[in-house]
Amino acid sequence: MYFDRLISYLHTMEHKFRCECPITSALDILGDKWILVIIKQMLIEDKKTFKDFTESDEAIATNILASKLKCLEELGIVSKIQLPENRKTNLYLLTEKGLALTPIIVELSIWSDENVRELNSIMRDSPEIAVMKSNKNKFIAMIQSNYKERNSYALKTLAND
Amino acid sequence: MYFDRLISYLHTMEHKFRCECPITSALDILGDKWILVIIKQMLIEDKKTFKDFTESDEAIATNILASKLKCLEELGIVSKIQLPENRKTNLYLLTEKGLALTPIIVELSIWSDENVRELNSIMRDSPEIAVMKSNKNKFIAMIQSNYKERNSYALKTLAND
DNA sequence: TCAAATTACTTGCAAATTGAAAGTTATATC
DNA sequence: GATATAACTTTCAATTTGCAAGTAATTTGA
Repeated sequence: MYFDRLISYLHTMEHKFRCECPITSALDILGDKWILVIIKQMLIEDKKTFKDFTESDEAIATNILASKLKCLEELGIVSKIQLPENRKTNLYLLTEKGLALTPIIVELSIWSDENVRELNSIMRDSPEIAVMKSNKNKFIAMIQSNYKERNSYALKTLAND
Repeated sequence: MYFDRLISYLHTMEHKFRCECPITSALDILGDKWILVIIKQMLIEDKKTFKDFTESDEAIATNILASKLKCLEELGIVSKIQLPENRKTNLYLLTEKGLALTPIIVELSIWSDENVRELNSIMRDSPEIAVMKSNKNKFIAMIQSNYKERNSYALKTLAND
């Protein structure tokens, strides 16, 4: 039947969920090696262009990066935009849905500092972990407002569509 | 050289970390389709035997389950024990390191409730999400103490080794 | 007490995913 | 106009995932 093809074309790609569980459904999206690393790079390492991501410590392959960014865009976690003054460079920015992942990133940091450090001899020290623990909510709000501030120009462009 | 073999035998299996970043290192352990699902099943669905896990909604394959449980044990996130009264059944219990993942599970629930529900039409309602949001710390403590209470007998056995 | 059932796996193989390297296209810079 | 840069795509090999079937060690029930 043509219907199936048509529908799958309109949706571009439907996400597959394993079951009714909210936690498992979150992991159907976030549960892989790269998705949250990319979110972290945007949120706290100020990466926003395709090139930025390829130059990171984690050294993601370009084909994987392209497929993950496409997936994040389709899910509404990231928006892809172009500034009028540069038609070569694309910007990938976190949406509100993406920014709402900050608490998860913060909890991963804390757990890692306390439980993974002993397993990874090269892990770097993060002095901000103490601040993070002393007032989580404030720290989360700070990360999010910093993100919005440093991308305010591009985010404005995004709003005018 | 024999040395390489000997060393890898003593460690059973070293975990590979991509870089110095604490968040990426956490994801080197937790960033896959199954690990956090298994933790969730132990923490809030009271699963503890190999059979319990195979009967869950997520329907994990037995070979994958065996390999993930082995990995979790090697990382010190889960302990495998046997009660003296049943030599057939093994119990898999969360260690303190595993219980410390509770905040991550809670944040995944909240993000999912607010951002994934719209994408997964079959996702179940979780009335406890409201309670969770109103007092996260209390909710986390409750999940952890419930876990310890209902497994207190087996955890005692574990302590006597 | 011994055959059937149960638990905890392991094995073999096919399918899907990941990743390294090289190639392509469109823009920007010199 | 030539070179460089950004953002991909393609190809193919390697790794991982997953289904299905098989095995070994208890435990249960007649």
